[in-house]
Amino acid sequence: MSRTPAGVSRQTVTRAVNDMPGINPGTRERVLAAARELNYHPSRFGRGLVKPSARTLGLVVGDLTNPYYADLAATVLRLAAERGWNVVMAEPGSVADLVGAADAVVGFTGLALEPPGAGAPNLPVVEIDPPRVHPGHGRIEFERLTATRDAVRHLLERGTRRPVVLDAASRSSRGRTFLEAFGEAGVDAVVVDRDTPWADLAELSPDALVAFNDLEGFRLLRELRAHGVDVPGDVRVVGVDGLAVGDFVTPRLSTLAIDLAEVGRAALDLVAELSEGPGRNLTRVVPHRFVVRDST
Amino acid sequence: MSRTPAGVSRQTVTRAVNDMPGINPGTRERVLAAARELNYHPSRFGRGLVKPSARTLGLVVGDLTNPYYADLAATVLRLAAERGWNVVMAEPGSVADLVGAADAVVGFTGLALEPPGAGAPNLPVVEIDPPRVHPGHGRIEFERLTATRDAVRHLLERGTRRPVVLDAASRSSRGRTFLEAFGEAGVDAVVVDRDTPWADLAELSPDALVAFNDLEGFRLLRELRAHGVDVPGDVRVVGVDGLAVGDFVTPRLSTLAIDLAEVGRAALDLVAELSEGPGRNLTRVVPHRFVVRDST
DNA sequence: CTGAAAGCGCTTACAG
DNA sequence: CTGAAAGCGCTTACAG
Repeated sequence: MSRTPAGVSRQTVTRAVNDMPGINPGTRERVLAAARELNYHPSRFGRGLVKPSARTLGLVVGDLTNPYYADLAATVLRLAAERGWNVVMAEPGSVADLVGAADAVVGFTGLALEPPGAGAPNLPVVEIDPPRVHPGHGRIEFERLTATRDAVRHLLERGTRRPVVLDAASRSSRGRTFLEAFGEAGVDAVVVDRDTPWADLAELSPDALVAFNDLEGFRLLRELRAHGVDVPGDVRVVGVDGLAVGDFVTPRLSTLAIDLAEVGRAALDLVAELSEGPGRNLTRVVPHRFVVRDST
Repeated sequence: MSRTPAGVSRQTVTRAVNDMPGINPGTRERVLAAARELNYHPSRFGRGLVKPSARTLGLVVGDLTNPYYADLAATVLRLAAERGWNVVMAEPGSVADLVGAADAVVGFTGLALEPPGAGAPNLPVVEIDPPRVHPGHGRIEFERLTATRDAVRHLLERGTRRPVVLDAASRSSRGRTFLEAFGEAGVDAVVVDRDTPWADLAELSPDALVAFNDLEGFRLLRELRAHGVDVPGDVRVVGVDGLAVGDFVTPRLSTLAIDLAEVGRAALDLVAELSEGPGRNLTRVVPHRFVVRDST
């Protein structure tokens, strides 16, 4: 008996809306018209409950305005599509909202994940370059030391004696690694805040600047040009991230690059593994490499 | 009677997994342990069916490697988060997969949307700069002519006489608009393929190049520099899109810019309106503006 | 603190 | 061609 507003049964509505065979064309039209009229849209949840549907991957990255995150997202999107996954995106601040919408989570969840949700059996989570270990989560770790040593050696060979490392106030792993590598080489690097303007940097009379990332490196390049400082003649500049756009600026920015396609691939592999059940080897290591361009 | 593997009822599992009160701590632990053991994760669909949950916006953009799409995505992500929406992303090719995962769709759905799904009462759809009109869909239209005229006037004032427009093989709206504007000014522009290398362009001895977009503009800038051609002295170059990075290249790229934040806002407004029911005014117009930098 | 019942909105057989 | 029944996996009252 139970009738829909169109005066037909639920099954018939299903047939009309899903364009299935075995329905009178007239009936279909009538149902569709009523649906349009009532602004009816079938519920994803009702449908998902009874039809097999694509799994959804939650992707957590910072501001997409930064090509570093955008490039990673592009890779993950592509890999996910290949494997038949949908991708929901969120910034680290909104991870919570995302949990209800995804079957697994990947990305720079960073500090956003504490506390680990009362230990509830949450989704599979793969963290990229995370500040601490969360048991049960997959991890993509960055191996920075080797490439950083390459960069430091390169800088010293070019005559660097007074390097300045620009770092986040909270001291990032990348900053610490540079200090370590300079230290090994017997050079004391000065650390200053990541967004220190050249006007203030100049007082340290540095002959090399390690930017917090490539974007900050571009900023420095621009400021140095504005002040008539020659790069790399007077000051060498190295960035971190390996953005493709670094090839378009002048001078082209030397940088500690990471292969984001490899990061994405490793992350999705771990997701797959975690989806099977608690895995054994939950961490993958991806190395940086030092790319020499024109700014050093 | 119906028992779960943990030996308790479904309700008790719900209480444990959702960290709800009114459950014996021992029971909770036992349930969580079993859940972990069995790699159990609650179904999004079952839950979504009975709990109010965030709506999900489908966002369709091209390769995020292109900052144009990345910047739009960044804006949409932010606006969506403010309004409590989740965002699933897909490239135009994968729109179909996305439809089952979203409550509304926004973006460059372009040609991917034909045929319009057998007229089924699909989700609300808002198309950005779409090649044709789909009845019932919202549209964000770009108004290019005014800014294009500004650009053309500017180029002519700087002495341009032999402009070349680089366009997609399928002739884009942007390309046609430039031809129209040059035509109005009594100048015949030559059209060539968007990725024509400078080696071939040189044979036309152009004194201005209209790149297909900013990224292609960067490419041209680089090629011109490699060939020792002075920009803007010998050849002027204008891009399309208004990417922020255009400010970092040398020379800084003049461009036909669009305010992507405004595009995003208009799109989400239309989604909201369509979600209420069939709206009246389904189109919003966003103008380009010509940004003069150093390459012209 | 724990469980039996009802229902969320769909689709998939199965009758007619 | 159309509809009545069953069930997908959850949560929300309601009993005990």
